[in-house]
Amino acid sequence: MSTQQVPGGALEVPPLTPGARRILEVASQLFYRHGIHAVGVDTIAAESGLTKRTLYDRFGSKEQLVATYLRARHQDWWRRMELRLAQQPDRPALALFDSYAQDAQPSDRGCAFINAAAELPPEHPGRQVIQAHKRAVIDRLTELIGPDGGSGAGAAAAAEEVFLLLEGALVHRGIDGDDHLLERAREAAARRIARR
Amino acid sequence: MSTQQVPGGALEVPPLTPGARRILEVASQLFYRHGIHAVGVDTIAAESGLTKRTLYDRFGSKEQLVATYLRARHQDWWRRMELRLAQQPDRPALALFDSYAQDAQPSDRGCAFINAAAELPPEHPGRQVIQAHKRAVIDRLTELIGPDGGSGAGAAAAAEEVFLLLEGALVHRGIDGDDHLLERAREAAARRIARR
DNA sequence: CCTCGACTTCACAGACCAGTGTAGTGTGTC
DNA sequence: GACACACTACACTGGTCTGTGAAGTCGAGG
Repeated sequence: MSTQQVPGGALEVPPLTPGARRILEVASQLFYRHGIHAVGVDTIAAESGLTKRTLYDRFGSKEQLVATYLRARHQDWWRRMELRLAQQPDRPALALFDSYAQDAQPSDRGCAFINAAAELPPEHPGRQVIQAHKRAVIDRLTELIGPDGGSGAGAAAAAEEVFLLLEGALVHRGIDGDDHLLERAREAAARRIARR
Repeated sequence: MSTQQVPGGALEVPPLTPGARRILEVASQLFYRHGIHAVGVDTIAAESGLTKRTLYDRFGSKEQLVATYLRARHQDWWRRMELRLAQQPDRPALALFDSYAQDAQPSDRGCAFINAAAELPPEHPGRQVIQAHKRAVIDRLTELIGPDGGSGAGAAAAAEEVFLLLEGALVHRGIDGDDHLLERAREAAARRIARR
């Protein structure tokens, strides 16, 4: 099978000590809300009630903390998506669409992966995580659209189009905080899937 | 008429002294390539061969310099787009699509406005510029798709879908540097426009 | 009892951040 | 000659950034 419950490799989060978990939780919220460059390690340590020393003992560098943040975010999201797919197995591609879209509330900062990609330099280890995440989403979408779980060429094309609509809508919501284009994207995606 | 050659208001760049122009040029390159947070005013001043004092005398703050950078970027792009539209007046919506897509080379950092949106806090003056830019693009696209320059409801919907495909493809190119999804988006957009 | 691991405390390095104050130069124009 | 204006030179403030070094606390498990 091509997808585990949570795809591994670049997207795996190693076991964490309780302190490290706490730091990661706080860092995740701050990174997402304010952006990665805008949040310093001092702030993360202070907000999590742990010391900067612990942060560096556990994660090695801010870079690695950021990469771990993205991996954890992927895992959380993937788990939620599979749950939703199991609960509403009809029109699964649209269920993924909804899951992706509702990963974030209307008033928030859009897609964490897209935002991170905009901030991180080309060599940053987090970039591989972002690429792996998006690849995993497209692949899953292709499976869901393809006839009986297979993946013909038509399914791949449809999946990519649906993915683009989704990404565009997510970005735009991050810009103007409006859900209107998200609804438009969903309609277009439904039409596209029905056509295939 | 609903669009001037270069839409004004939030998108207007005030007249600049020679030194200010030089600073803006250098700042534009650095902001685009490395991101806004990652580039300091000292660097901008040094690279442009002018002093930090001049930068602050001309622009007032880094915030305002950033906003001006985005305005200037919009104006450049808009001018290029209108030029392309004038040169290939058939299938104008796709011409805009191509112009938007080729605003950036394959190996670069994607859409400057999307990247900036991911970095800037909600209160930043640059955000208004970004919103105005995207609004201007959607409006122009609607005009181009609509029957004889008009803007029926169907044209608006088609324009939004084309816009979403475009944004999605642009974002994804910024993530994996691949043009493949851009071509896919163009095909889908062409199909969508033909249908209307 | 001893060791290990998680975590603390705190000082510190060295660079970089946005932004200002003051004084002065050169050029063009009324 | 007076004035405006673009720009320079440069020191300086107060703060933040990532990252480290060294010594020490505490509890669990052998």
